Formats: sequence, C-alpha cells, structure tokens
Amino acid sequence: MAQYEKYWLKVWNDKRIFESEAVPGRKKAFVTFPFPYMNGPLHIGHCFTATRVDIYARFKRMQGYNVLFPWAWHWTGESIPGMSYRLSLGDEGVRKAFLEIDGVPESEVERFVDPEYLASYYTRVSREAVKDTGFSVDWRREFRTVDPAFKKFIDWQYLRLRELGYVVQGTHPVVWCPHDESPTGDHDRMEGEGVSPEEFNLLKFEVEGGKKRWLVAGTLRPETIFGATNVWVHPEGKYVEANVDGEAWVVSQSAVTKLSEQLHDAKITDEFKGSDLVGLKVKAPITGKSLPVLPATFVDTEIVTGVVYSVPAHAPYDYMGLLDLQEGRAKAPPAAVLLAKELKPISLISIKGYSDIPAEDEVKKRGIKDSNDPKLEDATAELYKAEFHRGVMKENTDRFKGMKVSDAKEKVIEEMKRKNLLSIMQELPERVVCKCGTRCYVKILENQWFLNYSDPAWKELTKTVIRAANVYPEQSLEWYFSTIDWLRNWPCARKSGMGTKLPWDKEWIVETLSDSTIYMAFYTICQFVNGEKLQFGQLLPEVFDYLLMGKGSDAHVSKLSGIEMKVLKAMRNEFLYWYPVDMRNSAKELIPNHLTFYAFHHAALFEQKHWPRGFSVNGMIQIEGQKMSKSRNVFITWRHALEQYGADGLRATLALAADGMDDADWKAKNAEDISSKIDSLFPFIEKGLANSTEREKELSDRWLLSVVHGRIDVVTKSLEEMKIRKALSVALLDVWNDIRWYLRRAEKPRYETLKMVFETWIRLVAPFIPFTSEELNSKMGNKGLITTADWPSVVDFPLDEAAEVSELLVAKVIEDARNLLKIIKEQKKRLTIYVSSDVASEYFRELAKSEKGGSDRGEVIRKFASSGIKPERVIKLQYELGEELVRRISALGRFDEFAVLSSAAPFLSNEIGIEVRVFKAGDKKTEDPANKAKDALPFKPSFYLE
RNA sequence: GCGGGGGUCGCCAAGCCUGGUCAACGGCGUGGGGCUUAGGACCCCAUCCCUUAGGGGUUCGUGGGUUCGAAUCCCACCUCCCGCACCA
Repeated sequence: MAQYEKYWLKVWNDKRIFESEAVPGRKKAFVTFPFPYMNGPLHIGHCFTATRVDIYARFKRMQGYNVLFPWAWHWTGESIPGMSYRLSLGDEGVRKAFLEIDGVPESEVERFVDPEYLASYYTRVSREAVKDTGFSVDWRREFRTVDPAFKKFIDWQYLRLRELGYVVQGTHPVVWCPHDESPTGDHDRMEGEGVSPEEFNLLKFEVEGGKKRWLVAGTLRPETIFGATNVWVHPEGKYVEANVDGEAWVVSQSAVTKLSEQLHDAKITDEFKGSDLVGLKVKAPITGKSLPVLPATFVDTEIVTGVVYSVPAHAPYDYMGLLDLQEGRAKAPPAAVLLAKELKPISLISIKGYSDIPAEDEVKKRGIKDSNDPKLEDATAELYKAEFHRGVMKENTDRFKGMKVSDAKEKVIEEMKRKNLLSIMQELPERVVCKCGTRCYVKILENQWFLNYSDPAWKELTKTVIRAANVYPEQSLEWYFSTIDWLRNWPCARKSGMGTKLPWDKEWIVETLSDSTIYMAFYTICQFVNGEKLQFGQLLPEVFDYLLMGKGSDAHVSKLSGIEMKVLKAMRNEFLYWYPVDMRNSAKELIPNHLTFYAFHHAALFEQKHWPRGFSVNGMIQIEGQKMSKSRNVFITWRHALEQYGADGLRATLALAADGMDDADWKAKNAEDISSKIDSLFPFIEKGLANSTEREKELSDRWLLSVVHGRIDVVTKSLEEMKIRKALSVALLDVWNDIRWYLRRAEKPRYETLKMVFETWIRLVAPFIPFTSEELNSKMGNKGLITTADWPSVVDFPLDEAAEVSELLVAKVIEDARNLLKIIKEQKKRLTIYVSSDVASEYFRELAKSEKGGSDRGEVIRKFASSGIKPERVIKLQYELGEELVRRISALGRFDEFAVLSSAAPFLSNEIGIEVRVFKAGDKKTEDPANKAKDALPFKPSFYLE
C-alpha cells in the first residue's frame, strides 16, 4: 500500500465525509452491497462486487447526491457454529484451512471453537480490509445480524409477514442428521453432495403361513411386479418384525427408524438375521404369485427396507444374483440353491434393441461376472432409463398390457394403493454423511414454516417490483422473471444455528436467506441504536410499524416504547429520506435467491414508493482462469490482494476485469500492469505540465477539449448503468490516449488546456482510484478534496466539430501515407499532398445532402458534370468514409482542408519521417509533375511521393 | 434434465438489440525504434495473409437461410459458464 493511501484514509475519516444524514429536499442515492457471511475472510470476489458499489457511490457523491453506503455483517446460520464444532472435534482439515488459506494466526485459531469469537475475528479483519480499500461507508450504521436490535427488526418483519399470510406451515421431507437434529443441506455434507430424497414405493408381500405379517420390499419400479420371481434379503443383515401403523411388517432394523421419522408409528417387536427369512414363501401384491425369499449380498439393509423383490429379466442385479445362486457362487443353504434353480427370468417389458431378457443383454455387454461387480450400477441405470421411456408392457401384465412403462407405473401404484398393498418411503439414492460424520436419512418434518413464494398473487406483485426497477445488465432481467416463476415455498426457519427466533414459535430460528430480505431499511435507523439513543428492548413491533409503514402516531408510539419523540421522529425522517435502495449490486449467483427474495419481501411489506429502484449484478471471479475454491487453494483474500497491489491497484484491476454478467479473471500480471500504469500517472502529468507553455488556443487545444466532452459523456452514461469496466476504460485509457495525441500534435502544449484536462481527468477517474486522484490533485497544488469535488461537466468542454473533423483528417492522412510508404519499399524523400478543389468539396456536400432525400441525385450529378469528377468515385468515397463521417463533414458547411493540412505539414512530416508539402488541386501555383492533383477528393487527398 | 448467459483476429475483451462507417475499439503479449550508463517505467510504430501508389484475399463456434449487403437478423447443431432450494 502506498504511503499516501494511508494519509488520505485519515483525511476522509477525520472529515467524516462518508457519514450521511437525511437532508430533506436534497437528492439522495442509497447504495448497498449484500452483507457478507462471516465464516471466513473477505476475498477478492467480495472485493470485485463491492468495489463496483463504491465506485457508483463515489460517482453519485461527486454528482452532488447525498450518498449513503452502509455496511453490515451476516452471522446468521449454521455454518459458523458448524466450523467451530468441527474444530472442537479436532478436524485437521478445518484447522488447516483457517491457518493456511484464511491466514489466521495460530493463537487466534485456538479460540475459534467459540463461534461468536470466530465470527467476530473475521468481522474485525474484514472491516479493516474494507476500510483500507477506501470504501466510502458510513460505519455508524454497521451491525451484525445477531445484534439484539436487529433481532427485534426481524421479529417485526416475520410477525407482519405472517399476519399478511406470507408465512405458512407445511410438512416436507428433508435430509436429516440425527446428531445435529437438523436438515443437512448440500454444503453441510461430507459425502453425498447433490443427493436429494426420492420417493420409493414399499410393496407389501404377505408372508405365507403363520400369523398375518408383511414382508415389505422397496422399489422404484412397482410395475415390474409382474416379472417378480423371488424376494431378496441380505443373509447377514439385521431384520426385525415391527408394528407399523397397526400391521406386522418385516423390514431391516434401520428401516424402522426411518419409518418412524416419516410419520409412521413403528415399534420393533422381534429381531432376527436375514438368513432366518430365507426359504419363506410370500404372496406378491396384485399378481398373488407365491415367491420364495432368497439370500443376496448385494442387498443393502441401510437402503429403504433392506428387502427387495427380484425381477431378473429386467434388473441386472437380480439377474446376476440369481445366476450366482444357481451356479453356486453365492454362499447359501442347499435348500435355497434348489429353490433358485427352479426360477427363470420372466420378461414383462418389450423394448426395441433388446432381447426378451434385457438384463442379460446389459450384463453380457459389460462382461459382468457376478453380483458384486460395480458395473451393475451403470447397467441398472441405463436399462431403467431405456425401459421407462421406451418400454411397453407385455401380454403377461394383465390390464396394463400395451401401456407405456411410464404410464403403467402410475396405474400400478394407484391400484396397489387402493388395495392397501403399497406404502411410500422417502429415501436417499446415495449415501449422505453430514459434516459431523453422521449418516443422514430422510425425515419428514412437520409443521415447518415456509415463505409462501408459490402464491401467484405474490409472484405477480414481485414481477411489478422488477419491472419498475432499473435492472443492470439488461441480460439479467429474464433471470429474475424465471426465478419468480420457478420459486416454490421456501422453508424459512431452522432448528439450530445463529439467528433470530420466530417470535411466535421459539423452537425455530429464521434461516439465513430469509432474515436478509429487507434489512436495508434497518440501515436507515441503525445509527440511533449504535449511538445509544434508545435501547433495543424499546424496538417494539409498533415502533417499526411507525418507522417503516407510517402506522400510528409518533406520540402514541413514543409513549408505548419509551423512545423519545424527538428520536422517533428523526428515525422516521431518516427512513423516509433514504428509502428505497437506489442501487443494490451483487454477484449474479444471488439472482435466483437473495435478490429475488429481496424483491418478494419488499412487494409484501412496503408501499410502492419504497420498492427497490436498482438491481445490478456482475459475474463471478476466477483466479488465473480457475474457479475460486478454498479446498483447491485457489483463493486470494481481499487483505492479501490489498497488501500486494494497494487500494487503487486492487480497485482498478477489479473495475477493469469485466462488465455485464461475464466472469472476471483475476490475473496477478494484470494487477501489476494496472498498478504500475496508475503509478505512471504521476510523472506523466508532472512532465506534461512542466513542458507546457502559456499561449493562445489552437486547433489541437480545441480538439482536445472537444474530445474530452465526449469522454465525460460516455463515462457518465456508463456509470449510470453500472458499466464500470467500460467507464474506467474510457476514463483512464481513452483519455490517456487523447492526451498523448495532443502532446504529440501540439507544437508546444498549452498550459491552460493541459491543466484543465488533467484536473478533469483526475476527477473522472476519482471514483475508481480515489487515493491516486487525491494525491495527484494535491500535487497539482489544489486544496479541496477530490472525493467531494464536482463531477466533470460537459458544459466546460465545448464541442468543436471542426476541430474534431480536422484531426480525423490529419490522422487519416498519416495512416494513408504510412500505408503507402510501407507498400512501396523504395526510399522516398518527399510527399506532396493535393487537397481536393472547392468544386469537388461542393459536389461531395451536395451529394451527401441528396442521400438524405433532399435534392435529386441525378440533378446533382448533372450540375457537376462539367467539373471532370466522375460521379461513381464520389459515391464510392461516401461509402468508404461512412455515413456518420460524411454527415459530420457535410454538417460543417465549408471545411477548409487545405488550411488544416498545410498548417499540419510540419507535424505530418515528423510523423511520416519525410518532407511534406501541401497543394490545392486547381490552384494556379500547384506543382503537379505526376498529374496526381486530379485524383484528390474531399477527405481523401491524393499523394505524390518522390 | 430445467432455467439464465456466453462462444469475436495469440490472450483478455468491445461491437451484435437499432444490418453497410468492421480486418473489426481498447488492454496485454510479441517484434522494431526512441529515451536511458544499463534494465524497468515512459513515448512512437507494427502485429490475419498477399501487395513497389494508397489495392486485393480470407475471417467473428459449425452448417444452412434472409438480404444488393451479416460478427450483427432467422433456423438447426456443437460447445463453455452460472443457478437448480431447507444452503450461504
């Protein structure tokens, strides 16, 4: 970090220029960045997104807006306590990540077993990084989502949402960790990422003989019951008889827990080994066929009921299991082998491209030799998919024959349900292990609280929020709408973790994405809490009703809460002044959740005038072309980047990284280049001014001032639309190139021109690189702060079309001449330039006018017929120059090319490297030994090289 | 699979909505020159191919189509990225 960066930080801080108060009547801009989650240090991804916010904030401030940019910290949720817990268990991976990736000192990590400490540590270091980067934040409004006052705010929010019918109760299956007693989301898993519950069918096979009891088999393919030949159990597995909802079921021991977690009443009454079941006969549902129970080691007692029925014709596992038994590969009692030998696969589905026994085809194709071959997984998946989509039920399937398998499945389920032969169990198709190390299963959670995002009326209202807002970049708009359509009810509370309890049901804690939807409103008043103008306990729901909705009288609310009337009114004023948020910028990944939730909740709770006004997103950040990932150590903390490149280097690199929804690639090389480019501003400006002189304006000055007009315009418009990259690219690089041209072009740069342009330039780049701007400004001897200076105005830079077009001509002549010299390799020592005659220029202008539908082109051609200029050459020239340029040239009226080029002759000579002289075609004095003058056309002088 | 966004001259990346000004902005890289004791920084030139008079050829994921004319519009395909829920 440069020394001057520290200096300016202190100046800004001492002058409190980022502390913003409501000033009724003054235009305001309220900008926000979604508060970051404090389970780790901020990284350059945060920095990328947040830098864009600060740039916008600084831009608006310079435009004269009263700007509020607040900041807060997200602590809600289970991730922080989860990390502490794992550390306390001695998890080396977690510890290592703290030390090596996050860069936490050993002594601090010790204390991370306390989640509060962990979060406060990261909050502390992150706050320092944000501050040192020069973000123009009003820190008086800072909070954490576990602060008591914030919890009061969430209380209010959820009470009101519930009253309005947006919070509802429901029952839903979840992946459950019995240790944590909490749902286990994807990010909480050690194993089984992306696995979600699937609905299995439980088919009831009546055990023949003895008392009435059911052997219950799990399957995804109940329609294959017509091909069942036997039932499998694991011979070593633990099985039980249990009373399930009043019936005697035989299932694996682990199935009983799951059943009772899935709203069944289940109690174990007897226990035995799987081998004890082998040899029993059971009656298949619907078909009524009697099937033997046989042993198979591929059966997993942890999955569903630990009992499956066998369809060897269509299930590769079953097919191999049967062969294993018949061919003596499986360990099994002789009686079972005898039973197995009588069984033959029963084909029940016909499918093109397969034989009668598709399972056999799949097994042979893969060279599978026994039922423990892992290739059976693939075989099963492929066959299942093929049969489900393309298979047709055969003759032997009774009233289902001829149906597509997909249809038959539904019908079979219906029928079995009707006959009470089928039940349902939610199960995970793959092993899922919680980060705490416990194996998860599916639990049906009752009476969960949901945000009712399915509500069509709410969806519709939310769409109007989006429609009414500015949404940048425009390609993101569609994503919001499809998200709104796609969202279903969202479970908004959990049983564990940090956060706010549901006010009416203290068992539940408001979940992290659900407590961060309208908190921007809290920023408007949080400074009163922090400034101890009131106690958090005084923040009754009625207080927020008054502050945010204007309900109730100040006198009444003041009396009720004990908050001073004066304070209460001031808070209300702050809210009314600042709300809504004018621009909220985040990474695009938040569109399908946070940003859309944000829109939903505002639609639900706020009047239209307080709906969000601006949504903006940017892409994700990659590091040297790789996706950021802590586990692969592709990770750069904000602090680290800041130390390395300085605040402005970091800011500029990120600002130039990408626009729109494109992902940005962080490259160290790039950051170095940009940093040194910024550094070189100092000598560039210094030298420029030192070499300048006091003189009258000439063409080059008029040109530069006019061009800057255009630059200001583009930068301003780009910033308004959050096109940060485009804005900085123009503000820094294009203006730089403009000045370079000027320095080269002007014989001696004019001090006044340069000073004015430099001062404007410094302000133009100030939102992006504020430290450098302040430093440059003070180095130039100016007193005021750039941060609070006025945004450059185009008014100070008169457009000068003649000057701009003149320079275009000069540049074009240089380009043409160089091109020509390159082609003819022979050494030349003099270039003669012939500018077109007045007649030709006149002709050109008339023709251009006729293009726009003015006079008739034929008539123009006839008028100039005697001048000796071929019409097709002029027409072709117009095409070459382009519509826009022709328009600009014609608009100038008389444009004296000869004057421009003859005065530029010394410059041209310098640029080209040989002597240059300029003549006008048709002039008496013109020397034209090679007869080239006749070829001169407007804006396309002819050349003679010798 | 579903939803959203992309594929441009070595790399990054503008342009595309509103067709012609596009061999296609800008940055980086590379080559050459200047400055300098030298290096870096800085400044200038060049950087698809061919071309001894400013010209020509072939390009914008692939293949078709519309048009006098397409990187830009339409269709199909290939391919990459993001999101897909009880989780920040």
